[in-house]
Amino acid sequence: MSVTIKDVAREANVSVATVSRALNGHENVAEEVRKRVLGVADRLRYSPHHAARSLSSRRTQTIGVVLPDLYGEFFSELMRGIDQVARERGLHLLVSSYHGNPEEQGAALRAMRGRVDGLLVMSPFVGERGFLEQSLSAALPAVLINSGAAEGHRTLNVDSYGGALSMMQHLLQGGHRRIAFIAGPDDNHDARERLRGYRDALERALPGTAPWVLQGDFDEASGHRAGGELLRAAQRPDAVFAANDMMALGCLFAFNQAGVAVPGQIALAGFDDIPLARYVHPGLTTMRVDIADLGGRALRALLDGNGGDPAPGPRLMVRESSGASPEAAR
Amino acid sequence: MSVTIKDVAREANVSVATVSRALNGHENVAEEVRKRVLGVADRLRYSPHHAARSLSSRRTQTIGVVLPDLYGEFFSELMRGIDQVARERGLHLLVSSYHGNPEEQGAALRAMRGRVDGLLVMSPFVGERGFLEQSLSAALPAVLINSGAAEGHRTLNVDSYGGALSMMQHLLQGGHRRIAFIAGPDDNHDARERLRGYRDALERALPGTAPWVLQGDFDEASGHRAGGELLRAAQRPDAVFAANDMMALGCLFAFNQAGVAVPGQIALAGFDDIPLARYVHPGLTTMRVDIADLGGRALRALLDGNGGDPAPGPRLMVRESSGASPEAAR
DNA sequence: CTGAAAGCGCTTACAG
DNA sequence: CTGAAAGCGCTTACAG
Repeated sequence: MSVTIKDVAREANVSVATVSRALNGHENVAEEVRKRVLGVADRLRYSPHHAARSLSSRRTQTIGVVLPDLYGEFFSELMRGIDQVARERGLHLLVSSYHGNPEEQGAALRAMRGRVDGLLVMSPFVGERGFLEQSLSAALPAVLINSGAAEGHRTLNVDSYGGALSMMQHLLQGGHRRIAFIAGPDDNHDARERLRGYRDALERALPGTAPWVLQGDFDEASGHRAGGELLRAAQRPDAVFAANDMMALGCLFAFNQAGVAVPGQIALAGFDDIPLARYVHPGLTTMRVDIADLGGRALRALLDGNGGDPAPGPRLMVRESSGASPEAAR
Repeated sequence: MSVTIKDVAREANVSVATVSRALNGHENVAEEVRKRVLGVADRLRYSPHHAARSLSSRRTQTIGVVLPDLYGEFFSELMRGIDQVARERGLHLLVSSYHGNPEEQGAALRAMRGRVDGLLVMSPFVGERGFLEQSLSAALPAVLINSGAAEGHRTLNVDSYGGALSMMQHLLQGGHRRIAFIAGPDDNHDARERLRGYRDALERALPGTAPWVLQGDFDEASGHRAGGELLRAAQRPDAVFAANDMMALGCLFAFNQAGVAVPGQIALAGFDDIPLARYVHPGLTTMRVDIADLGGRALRALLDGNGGDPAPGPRLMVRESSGASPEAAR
């Protein structure tokens, strides 16, 4: 059917061993022979059969990427960073998503056996750790991304807690006191860390103040709902801190629709710094997380066998939406 | 190192052939033996070595996905649709992006040999067709997505031309006459089709009217720039039709920043119906393209060997941004 | 229903 | 520098 190493060997009048050496750039091949082999391979449009190669070489040149989902702003950016490093190193990416289902995650992880040289796994669902550890073979190097701590595995996390503290500090410095928080899914590692940052910062700055937390699930629609809810409150907040930008945008649109001025009447802040954050009106103040960089670092950590440089912390991006509150402006 | 079929065979006191049959669900295995084998495999946490399996069975259970990029709203949605069908069929996805580089595309396509059972390729760059056709082996079934026509290969395209006609009809019916168009990259298949739709509709409805086209590149920043440019025009347009939503949003933000009312002073429309389109204020009128569905259809077409149901045409989503112009309101 | 054996297309010591 | 041969871990006719 398709052309194999044997065909090349026959045409070039050498053994398959020599063809293999020539193609793989080994030193021990006469220059003239190498050229001939490469010429024939090219003419025959030969391309090595991957499964055969990886079966005998024990290497796949492929990295497995197991994520909760393959789409959405976050995963998409993560893939971009991973993809870039993979290309630099000539690696392929075998992707798999498990949609938050622990069993599927286990299956996905196990199915990677013999298909990849290493694994990049993101498992932000707090409840899934048992399955995770169990399905991660010690034989396959793995790096966990944004999945909290994990014994025996390298990890790389966004500092969501520290980021939330920074944002709260910014809002408090702006004079805001009644700060509501739109939380992410409560089984999500980052969502929890951001909520913890909000609570701790509040407790530290204004001891005794009751946290004001609305439940969201990281998408615009839930931010939109939370925004509406806040507008109906007996006493409105000075500021709203959403656990991610998508919810902040949903909230912003709810405020816009209601004719509530941001930041004039209510200040608003998000987390992530998605591209749209700077284009909405007013520009959204947020914590910049370099997600693509996180993905790239994770892959490099996997390949280079080190722990990976710790990911740099999120950076505060001050835009108009958090502008000084009326009180602070006095 | 890791456990192989031999280990299972030894433990279960059968031959590797029997283990193979039991594991693959073949009929010709005694029930009692099957159970024993499955039990042992489970206990040993055996998982078949993929490369070995696909080398001998000639099947990889993997579909190659070659896209211009792996990130961004469009690809992300496409992956979602592909991923969903892949999961239903128990298939893995080997992804590769080529960043608009024809040579890289060729390399990516060739590197898929022996790794996948079929290929899903998106190649919207008009100039790359030669490379594409050349790197597509006849041995490997392939479906081209949004890549225009291709001899000898199945294709699935969004009807961008028809969609642009529909949107223009909507704007014209709203009474708009001076309609500017923000075009996408000129080497992009969809961008060209949408531009062609704009021109044809204009010529048909208002023969002799000069098209008003601004160059964009499908991202918010270029839409933002185009919006600014339109505001500086001696005579502003009645309506702006952007070749995709991201540019329409960039344009909307430019208008918002300048205090120009949409649709009061200028109507605005986009194309794609990305999730944000309904959340911005005013809601963005656009053509809905079900991208995830497109991806799913493409994979089904590949697997089921048929041409695939033709993708349903884009649907007009009327929201506030295209509201009747002052003239039409009279 | 089961096993021995060939074979998938490569890579890699081992000799020379 | 080169080749013959073993081996990677499976699947699948072929016998029985």
